[in-house]
Amino acid sequence: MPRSTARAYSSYCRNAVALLGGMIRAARKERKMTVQDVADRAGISRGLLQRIESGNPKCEIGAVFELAAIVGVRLFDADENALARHLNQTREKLALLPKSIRKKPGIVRDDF
Amino acid sequence: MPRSTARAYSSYCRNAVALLGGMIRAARKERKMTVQDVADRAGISRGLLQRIESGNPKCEIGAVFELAAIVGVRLFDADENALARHLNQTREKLALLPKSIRKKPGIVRDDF
DNA sequence: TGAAAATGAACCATATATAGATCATAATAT
DNA sequence: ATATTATGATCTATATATGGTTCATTTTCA
Repeated sequence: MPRSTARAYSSYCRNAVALLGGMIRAARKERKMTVQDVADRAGISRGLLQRIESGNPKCEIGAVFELAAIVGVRLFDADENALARHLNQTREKLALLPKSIRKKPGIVRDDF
Repeated sequence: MPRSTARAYSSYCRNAVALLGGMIRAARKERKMTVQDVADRAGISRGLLQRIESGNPKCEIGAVFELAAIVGVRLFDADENALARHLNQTREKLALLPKSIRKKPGIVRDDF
């Protein structure tokens, strides 16, 4: 079945993607690394790297984060260890939260 | 031509993706939102949302960041305005950096 | 306790992101 | 200035992520 339509992105989302891409590009240049070099290291194509750096939202988050790691851009302002710790905290937090959310039956809100 | 192989991800990358997914799931539950509700709002399928929340790196970064925005997870610890400001700073920084990076001819480093 | 609902997995078809190539242009360094 | 190289676009074929479904399980609430 044909998929509905192209995705829409909020400005917050677009800005965040563009910011991350820009930070990657800046970090790569500061480290004097070539587009091709970095792409090779990340195991992705030069074209994909360019789309990512230019802020294209239609890219694998895995590829983007991998690039960030390679050029030294810290996600969540956290290094490897802090990241792992934070991840565990989030897991603990999740263990306490309800397994499933039950909608209030009152709110029918059958948006027509 | 057949593409080389499946992508490999560093642990830093996998942790970061998992952390973001977990934060989204936690935030969604804290706001008592259903998987289906959030997926609808983001304009994505329930399945994709689940993959994102469970830390699958093979998802559009645009979809992930959109979800983060919807459930209120702050990327870069920044709200809309701070994000835009930071984005401009990065653009200015990039304007100063060299347009292209020239590799040192000395370093052949033909990793064999 | 039972019934309804949410979740999570698995599946398939298809829209689409990606790799790989080529080309034109711009930028660097000699 | 000139030669070399990096960059950025564009194009095509293909691998693959996604939407939509179904099913089993778990969870919540009356």
